[in-house]
Amino acid sequence: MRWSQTLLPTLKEIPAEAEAISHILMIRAGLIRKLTSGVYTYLPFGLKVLEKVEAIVREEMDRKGGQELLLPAIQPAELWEKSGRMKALGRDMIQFEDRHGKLNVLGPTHEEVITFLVKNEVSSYRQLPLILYQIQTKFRDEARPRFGVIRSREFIMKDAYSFDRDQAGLNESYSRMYEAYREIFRRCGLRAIPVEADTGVMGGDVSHEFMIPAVNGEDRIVLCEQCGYSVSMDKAECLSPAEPETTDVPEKPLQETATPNLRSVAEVAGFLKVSPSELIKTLIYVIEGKGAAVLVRGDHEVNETKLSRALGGAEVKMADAQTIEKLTGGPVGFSGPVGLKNLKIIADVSLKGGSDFVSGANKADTHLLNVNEGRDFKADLWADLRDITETDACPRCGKVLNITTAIEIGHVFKLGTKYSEALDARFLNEKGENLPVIMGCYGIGVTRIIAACVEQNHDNSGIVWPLSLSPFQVVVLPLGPNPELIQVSEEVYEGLKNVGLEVLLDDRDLRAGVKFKDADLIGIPLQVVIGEKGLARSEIEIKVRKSGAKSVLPRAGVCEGILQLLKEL
RNA sequence: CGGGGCGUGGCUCAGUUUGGCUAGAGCGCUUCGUUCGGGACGAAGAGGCCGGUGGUUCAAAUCCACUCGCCCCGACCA
Repeated sequence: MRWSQTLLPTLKEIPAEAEAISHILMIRAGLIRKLTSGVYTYLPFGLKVLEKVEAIVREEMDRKGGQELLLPAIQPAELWEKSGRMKALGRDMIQFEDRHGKLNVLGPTHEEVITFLVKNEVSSYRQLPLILYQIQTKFRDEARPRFGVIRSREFIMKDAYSFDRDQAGLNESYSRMYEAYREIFRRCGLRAIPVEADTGVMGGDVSHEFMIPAVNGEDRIVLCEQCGYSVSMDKAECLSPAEPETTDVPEKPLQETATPNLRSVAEVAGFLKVSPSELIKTLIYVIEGKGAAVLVRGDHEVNETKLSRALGGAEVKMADAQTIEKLTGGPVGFSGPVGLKNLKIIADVSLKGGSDFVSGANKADTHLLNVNEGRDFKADLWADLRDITETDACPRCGKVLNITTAIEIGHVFKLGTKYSEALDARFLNEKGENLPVIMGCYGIGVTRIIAACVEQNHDNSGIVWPLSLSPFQVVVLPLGPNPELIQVSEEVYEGLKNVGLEVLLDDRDLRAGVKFKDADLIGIPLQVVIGEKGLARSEIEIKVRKSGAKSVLPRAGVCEGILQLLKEL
């Protein structure tokens, strides 16, 4: 392809709208342009990369026995009513009424639609197992689109669904997809870490996320370098402290103390000269419409996913200031577990390890000293409710943990029968029993892979594509208007195309510096530099984008030399 | 949805505090010339009713009200 005839608008300056490095570079390198918040156009080069990713995904899915199909983006809302997810996902779905007044949604995901299909088309165990997948645009009206293509409202996803007769079959399908995912990400040049994950609104019991460590990640993952334990924050087990040896009745009496205008843990701990870990942080929640007090140590944070799970998946929401005052009798910042009426008390297990805590008194400007569970209040439920921290020990091997931010690029779930039961997708087994199909679902954020790849593969000059995703394998840079040089560049360009390479010729009438900067920015792995200096010696210079390493090839054997260099990349 | 910030040629920004002639710069773009190995130089151009609406005023990019859009932090998140 000739640069002069391509829509590849590179930018010198950092666009004001972008913050994340991948977002900045994708705009600067002419891959994407924003239409409106969270909605992007893919320019020709962006599309080329997208197609590379899709090709890899298709190959690996097909290799594992997946069959590609294409499901509709428009879906009747009633299907979502049946699965029970209309409420859970309602506000994230783009909804519209058609001319008949029927409510539809633009698909944010496709469990409902595929289950509907399978319900109608599959009725015998002989048709199972089945893995179906598609690559398609998804629509999610995100509360806050962010980081360009990393969190957008319209994006391309590969979603696969497995259908099995029994749990063993599901396990087999799941591990196949798991393996396919590892291979896909490896081929995309990504270091992806599989972590045990929460299943969220998808449902099911087992789930893994594939995470790319990145500064602009929105998720946090927990890694143990000793034993390899890797898990999402929402799923990381915090070890319970040892129960105190003695169960003596605490002796120090409960005591009120004035803490004027001191609300936060840091303020109170500082004022009373105690460590934050000696405080009980009391957060008032509304759980399924009822008030509850959630207790964690002052130096810990509540993890709402864990909280919800401890309550059997209940909807949990922090109470607002007014509600807190109504439920506890005290203002925000002075809540405590002592003397609460009609509030369920849910306590984090780490509180079992201490005694004589400080807590709010449910009264303005007042805290309590020497608070003890059992004597001063009674917890209705003990559970692991908090975020794990780097000071916690690995729950598997007891060694040091690492917490890092990451981008989620894939997620696999063992769904079980959640959707097949709700939508009545059943089959007859060999004994004539009528059973719900056992399902799994497997998603890859195809467009997100591109951003994650840039996030992981760039330097100060621009993008550094892995060969597998690069829009072109080679870029040819003629330096200057010398006719002989142009002639040679054309020959090299044609020669490289003839040996089957994807090559970009920078035939623009621009100075060398501009071409070098642009070539570095767009990140094609090999640069072929054709200048008068080298030509005088019948040599052509090659630069490897990633390492910056330069080498020369004899003019006569450039194509072979370049093929060789590409193999070594 | 809560908090903060920003909207001025295609891009990055100045000008707004303290209203005042014809609204600026750099980059990019067009034409001509000189140049040509890491974002060249000179000359001549094109391109903006300053996000929108309403108001205050002799006079509004600038002040006021409303509104739309975008970004960041948080909440939420498959």
